[in-house]
Amino acid sequence: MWLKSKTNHRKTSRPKKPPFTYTELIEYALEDKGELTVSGIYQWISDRFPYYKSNDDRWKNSVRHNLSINPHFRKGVKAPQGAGHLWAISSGDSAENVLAWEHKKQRLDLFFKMESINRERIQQHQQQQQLQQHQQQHQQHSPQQKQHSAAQQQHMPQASSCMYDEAAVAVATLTQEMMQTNSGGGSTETSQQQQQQQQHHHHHSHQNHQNHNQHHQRLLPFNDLLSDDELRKTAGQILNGIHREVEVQSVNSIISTYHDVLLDNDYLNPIHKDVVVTESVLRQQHGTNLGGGNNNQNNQMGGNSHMGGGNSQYYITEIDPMELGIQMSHQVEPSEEEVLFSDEFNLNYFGYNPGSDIVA
DNA sequence: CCCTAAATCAACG
DNA sequence: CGTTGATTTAGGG
Repeated sequence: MWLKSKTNHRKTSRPKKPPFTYTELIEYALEDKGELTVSGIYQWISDRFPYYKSNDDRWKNSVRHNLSINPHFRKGVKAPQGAGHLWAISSGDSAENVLAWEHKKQRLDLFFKMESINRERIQQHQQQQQLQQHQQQHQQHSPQQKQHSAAQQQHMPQASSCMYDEAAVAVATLTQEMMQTNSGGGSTETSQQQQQQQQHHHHHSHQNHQNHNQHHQRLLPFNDLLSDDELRKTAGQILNGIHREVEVQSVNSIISTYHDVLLDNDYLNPIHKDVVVTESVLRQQHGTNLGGGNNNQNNQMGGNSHMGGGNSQYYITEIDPMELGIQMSHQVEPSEEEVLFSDEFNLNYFGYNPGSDIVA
């Protein structure tokens, strides 16, 4: 089994451009510091976003341009020392924009949160690499037998254990509805905002899914999937090659705070599991119908997915492939710079079709 | 395809 | 540094 990264990354890939507009970056800076000179803004930005560390100064021009253009920023008094004026957020718009700001702030927080998670993942990954290399040196391993320790990797802790029981991990996979704790009204608000983002960024129809969040009652996805035992069995079959024509998609789960969402490649726009499943036709109703919102009774992913060749079964997993001990195709150690904004680890990883070289 | 927002380029004080 | 205009680019409808 192998996984192919969706994006080929070039060796020379520089830090990725952060998903924020100049307006947002400036906003963050000013909101954080209150007042800043232009060069102060440069500093603030380049301090936390490696992308803007380059010698290329074009972006500075854009920042200045933005300050002038956007009425949201106001020019204050002349700066104490030398250059230019102090800039601040225009105070006239704290009225309704508070919500907008909250939302933006969340985005920023989430961004850095994900960034740190990626760091951890990469560390893990590298550890595993070393481990495996070490092991391979000292023992010949018969491909037939895999150890089936009943490791319960249920809620995937932080960065600690690296499990090689593929089946177990794959099992841990789907279906684990993440905890269903309902944390107050704040959470609801969050969900709504996220859904708005979805609409913005996703190309499909969402009307069907809109109300999923409303029912907090156990309507979390995957309730109706296989039992644990069945899953274990099935996953084992998949991984042992008994099941063919299966695609496994990994969807990184977001941390506990955001228990009700999944992340796909766009972690700033979390997607509800239901949406992921339904929209990618992972589970298709036998009877074509998918309206009515919450009637997913069929577990067995009978869906004939449109992707890849013909009708392949489709599983969705929250487990990062790396944690399965699965090698990625490129095998390149990302540089430290690359760590930050590489999309390498936020993406969907597509396995695998024994015979054919289907690409994602 | 057109439309908009954002990014980029560029000139000037 | 700060303004301004022109041009290009990215995405969505």
